[in-house]
Amino acid sequence: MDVEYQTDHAASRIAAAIGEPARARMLYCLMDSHARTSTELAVVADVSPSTASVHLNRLTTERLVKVLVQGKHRYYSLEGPEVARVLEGLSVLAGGSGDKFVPNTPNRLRAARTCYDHIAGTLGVSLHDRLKTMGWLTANGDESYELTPAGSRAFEALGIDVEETHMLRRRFAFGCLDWSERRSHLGGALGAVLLKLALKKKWVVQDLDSRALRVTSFGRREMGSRFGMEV
Amino acid sequence: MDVEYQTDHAASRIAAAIGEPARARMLYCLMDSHARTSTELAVVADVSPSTASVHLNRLTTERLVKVLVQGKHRYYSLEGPEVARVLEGLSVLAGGSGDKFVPNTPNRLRAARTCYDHIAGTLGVSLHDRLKTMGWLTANGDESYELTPAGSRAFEALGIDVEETHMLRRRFAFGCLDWSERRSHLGGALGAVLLKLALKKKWVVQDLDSRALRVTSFGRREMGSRFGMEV
DNA sequence: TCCATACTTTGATCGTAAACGAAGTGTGTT
DNA sequence: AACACACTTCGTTTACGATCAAAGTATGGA
Repeated sequence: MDVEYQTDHAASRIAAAIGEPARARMLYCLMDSHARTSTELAVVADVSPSTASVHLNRLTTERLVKVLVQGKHRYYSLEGPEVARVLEGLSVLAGGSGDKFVPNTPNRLRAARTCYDHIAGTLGVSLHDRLKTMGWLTANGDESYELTPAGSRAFEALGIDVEETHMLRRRFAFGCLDWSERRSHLGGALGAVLLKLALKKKWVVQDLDSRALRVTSFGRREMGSRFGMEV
Repeated sequence: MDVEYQTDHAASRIAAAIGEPARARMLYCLMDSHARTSTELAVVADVSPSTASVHLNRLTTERLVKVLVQGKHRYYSLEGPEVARVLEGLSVLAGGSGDKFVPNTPNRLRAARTCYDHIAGTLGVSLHDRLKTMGWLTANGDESYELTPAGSRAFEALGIDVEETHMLRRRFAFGCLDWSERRSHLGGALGAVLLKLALKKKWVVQDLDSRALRVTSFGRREMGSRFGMEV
């Protein structure tokens, strides 16, 4: 009854669940936080619907994805941000130790992409850094972030309900490690609401069925002036 | 030649390497940063030497462990801190979503243990928090930490060569998420040197062949007065 | 009511990889 | 030299899990 063993075992089960190509394709596809049906994921994973069903069942019991039943559709999405973080971490390991060149990482994905439901890539990292140097965002213990009074005012001015964002049953804000940049971008509820805003204001547009984000020329100007940065 | 696919695939290979019980036992055993020989790991993983050899070969080619050949011994250890972070991340996921009770997590491991080469558990989290509230440690962008001038003086006074620690080819300090506490403890070169100090000064002693740390009564007094906390 | 759609379950097949013992390689010791 | 020890490579067995087609269940619409 060694408990260390239990931990190992449970973790290894999780890893094994991720470590099957078809399931991995599903999981990484869901990193854009878009919920997808079983059949859609079957196409993504390149397996038959029945096989996809088995895989999704396993991912659900391992608590890597959750399912929302709506009529005859089943919408699958990642269980939570922790799952996305582990997937990102694995990408970091897979990305080679830096010396191994991965030159053909598409600039589109490097530049701006979604990580789970927030903005990653160089854009995400720049935003993150600007928010901190402008004193809008501050780190407190345990790597969580808080908005400063100035930051709260600024976000409210952008049309974000900070109070409401705090209410969400989810970590408010934290630094999420970026696999391409190896730096942090803004994660958590605040990161999610910021991406939503950027999409609504058409600062960025989302490629269909891809994690890539495209910064519009309007967005370039707007974000440049609002956050004082070159995009 | 979809590149997104490459990432998925590589990450899934890594996960699969972790997702085999025997290999997971080896990896989690190496989390205490103690290098071990092939035969020792065979015992830990509960497989024959030949099987262990194959597993270790795979872990090496996947760059999860590295090997140091010394005479007729081969010393295996984790490839780096990033690997340890992924393993901790998987533990977080395996730890159940909080609502699922896991009452039999041993207090020994909760209280104080090593995470790779730094202090984790409640002790690690307390230390981390104290260092920050005392203003010795400060967070700058990308979730990295820096020592304040006061912090540098304090660490020097403890007999730590801060300059030298900075020189190490490794991230200086950062918040490492703790699976049992779900809060951060101090990771990186500074975390490693702090653990080394605590061991040298006999503030804590290390159980042989386990990640558990025991706080000595001397250590309780010393750390209490030096960092102003209850241990 | 009946059919179409969305998805799951069942059952059978197949391939991979995990396991071990035995034999092989290399390194220290006498 | 000869032997002991640490570890790997080889060859074989075995077991598990990934796969699909076909049949089954549930929901929505005609």
